[in-house]
Amino acid sequence: MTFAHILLQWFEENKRKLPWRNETDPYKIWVSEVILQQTRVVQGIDYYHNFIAHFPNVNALAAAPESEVLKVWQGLGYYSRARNMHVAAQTIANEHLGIFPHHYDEIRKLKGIGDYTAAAIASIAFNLPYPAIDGNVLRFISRYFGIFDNIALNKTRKFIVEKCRTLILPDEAGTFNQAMMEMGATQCTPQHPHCENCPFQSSCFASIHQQVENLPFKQHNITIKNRYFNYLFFIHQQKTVIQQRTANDIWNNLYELPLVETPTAEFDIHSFIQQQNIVCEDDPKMAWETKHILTHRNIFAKFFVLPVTKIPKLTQNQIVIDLKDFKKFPVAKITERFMMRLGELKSNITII
DNA sequence: AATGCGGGGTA
DNA sequence: TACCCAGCATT
Repeated sequence: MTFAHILLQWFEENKRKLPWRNETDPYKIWVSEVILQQTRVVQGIDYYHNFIAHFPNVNALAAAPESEVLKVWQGLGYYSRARNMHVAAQTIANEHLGIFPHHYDEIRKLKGIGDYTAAAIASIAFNLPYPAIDGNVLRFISRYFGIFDNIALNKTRKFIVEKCRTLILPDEAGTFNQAMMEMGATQCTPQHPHCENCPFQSSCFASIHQQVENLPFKQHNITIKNRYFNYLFFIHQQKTVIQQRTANDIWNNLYELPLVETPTAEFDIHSFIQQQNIVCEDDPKMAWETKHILTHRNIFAKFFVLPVTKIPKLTQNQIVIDLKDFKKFPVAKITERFMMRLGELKSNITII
């Protein structure tokens, strides 16, 4: 039995049933792959169905306004994925006659498609023999061959790509790649892998040499930075003001309340409204204080309710909207949570 | 080669 | 808490 045959037999017996399995439409395979970038399968499934329902094909996606795409993506995170997919859809519509490109090099050129996603689409949709190396495969292969190099390095990743090129079953590249990822995702897991019933137990370096806990090797050096966001919820006759984020920063192109970012938690709302000549009918109140935890950021946010005599526009990019229209705009999770709380706040804060 | 980019599940 | 998820773009 070759490596590939052991793998495929295990896969046949153990594969999960997923919405995009047995899918042949490259568009849908593309959507599933992008959704699953740095995202767990269980987290992505609902978004996959929803996305396909809204944008059933590449031309529908290309024709949609960006805000609509972001709205469907709302809550999933890494929003550049949605923006890049939108751009790529327009590239396919305009330069490929709306037909998803059939060659690896053409697929790889599309915005938001890197080495992994290009190989995944090429192999799964078109059965082209490109090994798809994601985090699951890096872990599985580094353990199987006993590769102690830092898997964060491009050099190591390329080495593992070449290893997999020798293992891949060219005629069943799509199935092979999915099986490799499934092996890493469900059998060769990060913590407490199930070596006791693994078909590679007797041939795996890490299993034989008791090195499973030490592989893959990676150095963890992410620095978590604190940021302090003070959001202003102006309210006057069921109207408020929002703005679109356009800086090269977190939540790019999503909407939010007017924001005052401060270097520390220190923020005096009273002196701020005085400086800005904002006239309130009643004292501004802090309605919600929360800590929003991300992989590389801790965002300490405060939301202030400002019952004003007139809705102010502090900057050009801000727009005045009816409260009931707030939910039409794509927003980050933290703003979504604040909107959810508005209903609860209404019973406590008389001015809303 | 290193950093920024979300949000959530798991131990 | 720390880790990490069917990664990619930018610098």
